[in-house]
Amino acid sequence: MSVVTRFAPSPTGPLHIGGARTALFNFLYARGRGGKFLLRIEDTDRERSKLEFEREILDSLAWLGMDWDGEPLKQSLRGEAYAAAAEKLLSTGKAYRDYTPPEEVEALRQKAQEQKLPFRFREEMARKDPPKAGAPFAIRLRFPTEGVVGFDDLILGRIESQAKELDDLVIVRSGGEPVFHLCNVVDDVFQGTTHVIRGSDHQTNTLKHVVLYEALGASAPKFAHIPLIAGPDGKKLSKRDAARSALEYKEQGYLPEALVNFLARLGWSHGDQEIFSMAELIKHFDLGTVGKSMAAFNPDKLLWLNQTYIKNADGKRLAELMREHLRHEPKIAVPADEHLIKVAGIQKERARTIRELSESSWYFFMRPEQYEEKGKKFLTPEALASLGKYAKTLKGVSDFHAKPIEAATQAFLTESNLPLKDLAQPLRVALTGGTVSPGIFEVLEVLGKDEALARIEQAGKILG
RNA sequence: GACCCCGUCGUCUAGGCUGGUCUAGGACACCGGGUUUUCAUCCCGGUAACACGGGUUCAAAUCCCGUCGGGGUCGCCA
Repeated sequence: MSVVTRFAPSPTGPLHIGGARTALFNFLYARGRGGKFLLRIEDTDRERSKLEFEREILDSLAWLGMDWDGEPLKQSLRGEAYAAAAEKLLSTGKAYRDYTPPEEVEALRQKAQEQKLPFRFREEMARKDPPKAGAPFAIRLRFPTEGVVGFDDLILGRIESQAKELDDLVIVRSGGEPVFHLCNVVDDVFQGTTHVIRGSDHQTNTLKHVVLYEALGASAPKFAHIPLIAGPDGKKLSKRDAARSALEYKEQGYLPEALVNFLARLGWSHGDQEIFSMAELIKHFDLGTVGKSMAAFNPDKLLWLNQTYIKNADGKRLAELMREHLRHEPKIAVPADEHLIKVAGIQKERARTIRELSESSWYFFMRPEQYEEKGKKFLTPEALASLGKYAKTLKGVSDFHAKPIEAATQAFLTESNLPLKDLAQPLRVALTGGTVSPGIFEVLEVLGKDEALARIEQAGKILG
């Protein structure tokens, strides 16, 4: 039997970090086994479901490199299937009509809680006859009262509970609307899902779902509950710990493969390997090697991974990403591709995000108008004098590339009996306005002869 | 509170099923050193963990029980 997994978000918000990981595990598991990875939009909550969220979720998955098979199944269009399933359950006696008003159930529950007694709604408590013709009723699935219900979780192992711990599940509300549990199970049967991989917050739901599968006469898929993600402090993950939306990471300058790599390693590992391409993840990922305990979200590691990917990324791609970022900086006239690619090439090993890469490269796009305080210290009268002489050397370099510039500089240094340090740092300040930059010869090459000379001259005028 | 799940460095984890090879390995972060024109990269080194208590055994991170801690769920939400 070939593997079918699915990711079933409800479009009531953007794709958050936990959802992205759940999607990823489903994706990797299916792709690694030549199976199908399906999507299902659980939009039965008409109030909270928004089309824009649905689109954002799909965009996020696409950005992260998870392609899905076929068209997403939308639950809002599947009303008939749910009604038919409920009808079947009723006619086979697996479910019953309950005329108990919701408020009444709630009151009973309240009372039980006050008395610290467990509350389970079972058939004998239900009002099974209509108080009047046409009265609203909910449909409840009859649960076993003794024995155990359970399933073999692919990650957690055997999970079971006493049947008496569960109550008769409402599968259709008194308004006639099916609830999540029914839709979820009916659709997994319909889509042929073989493996349900979801967060462990669904663990108790799954106990209910196995009863529902059986009642429907369907065989249950295999289940795998992945541990939830904790915040950096080990406590519950809150909005301030991680971005609410996967796309927010894109805006912050993260590369999708870094986020994917990070998410995969959160709760899963393959020996000592840290860096995985999507292809490697697909090849090695398995549910048996997913950990059972919660994993804390560690922003530092994400940053490190992102830096690693940026460092190894191709300059052309980085240039494109920088261009996108720089679009939000109206003051900066973004240079031509060729120039931007060079900048990316020499800057990429000192940036952890595309944002950092863009921001720390500003002096390649505009001439510094002032100098950092700690940079000014280097521009002593002697240093400025040396720079003035050095400018003549630079002017004479016909092939203005790092290597020839370096050679000419060495000659100049020998002649003037100066250590490189005494020239490089003042030069860096004059060129970039600060004390931090890539190698000075690369900077000279990228700026170009004319601009470099102009900046040296400007420094002499301002500080001389 | 009840039910279910989990518990190795600060963090992500290897090892646990098939006890000895674990004086517990790797990675991030942190600290120190080296390379270097600055920063970064890179290289080398260091600090740091089997939650606790019992048991089983010649031997336990590994198996069992308990305690404590963390999480999830207890909706006519999804």
